[in-house]
Amino acid sequence: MQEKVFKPTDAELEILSIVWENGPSTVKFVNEKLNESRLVGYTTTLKTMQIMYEKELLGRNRSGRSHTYKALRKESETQGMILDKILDTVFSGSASKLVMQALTSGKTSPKEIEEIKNFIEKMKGDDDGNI
Amino acid sequence: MQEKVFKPTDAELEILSIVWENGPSTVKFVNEKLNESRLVGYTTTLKTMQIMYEKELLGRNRSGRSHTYKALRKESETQGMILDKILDTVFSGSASKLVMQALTSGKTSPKEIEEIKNFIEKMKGDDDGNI
DNA sequence: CACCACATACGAAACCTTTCGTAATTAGAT
DNA sequence: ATCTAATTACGAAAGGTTTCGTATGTGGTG
Repeated sequence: MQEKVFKPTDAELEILSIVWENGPSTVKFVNEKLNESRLVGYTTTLKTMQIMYEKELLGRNRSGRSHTYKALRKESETQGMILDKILDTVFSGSASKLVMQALTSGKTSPKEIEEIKNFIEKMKGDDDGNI
Repeated sequence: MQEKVFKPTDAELEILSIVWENGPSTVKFVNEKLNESRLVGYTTTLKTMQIMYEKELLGRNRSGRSHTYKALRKESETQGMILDKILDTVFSGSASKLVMQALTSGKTSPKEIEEIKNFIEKMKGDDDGNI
């Protein structure tokens, strides 16, 4: 039962993605990455990352005259939290509905479907052992 | 390529859930339902539903002195849009990662896992026909 | 050490969401 | 017709997010 649900905003999520993918990064680097997909001013990115530091979404330390920021939570942990919230608020807690909706969107390749199937087979095996 | 991504806010999603589950509803009804889980003033609910009407999330028509509101989009359509966004922004487009994360959270019952497995089997069959 | 380039810090504007108080409207009862 | 209770409409405050301009600080170079 977490008291305060951890919930990055959209802008924060964009930055987290970059840091997760590229590892500890400077504001300059993150801002350049952001600008590959949309226009954002440098100080905008800086400010957002400073806020994320205050919120403890990012850690940082000086290196020379600048800061290097790193994600304080693992990508999978954050993904899990976000998905749990969606599960509750959008799918009334039904994971099967969520999964089926995800698979129905048509954005899943046959290869991915195969991966998922294998994953489920493995999972069922684990469960059987525990029942 | 949708120009303007449709994205209900949290409060709007709460209301949509109620209307999806119960069908066309008055403000009074929705507000009572909301108050089963948290305290919300009547005019707060009213205002939110009026905004949703302007945004074309809800349709409405007078019945007597009050309005009856109905959802203008199907639940599944909205769920799909929300999930697509999460897929892109949180899972870099990898549906398999998303699905596995959903299944790993531990909130999926064995019965649901069975349902999902059957669904995938069926899906694979459909695909094979198309390849 | 003075300068320049770069980086951070600060503050505020613009915008959105959520909330609710108050005013106006309406339908039905007396 | 008038009053009352229910309902809608309106406006604005409070809080959060995103944006960026300007000020301040810092480290290396001449």
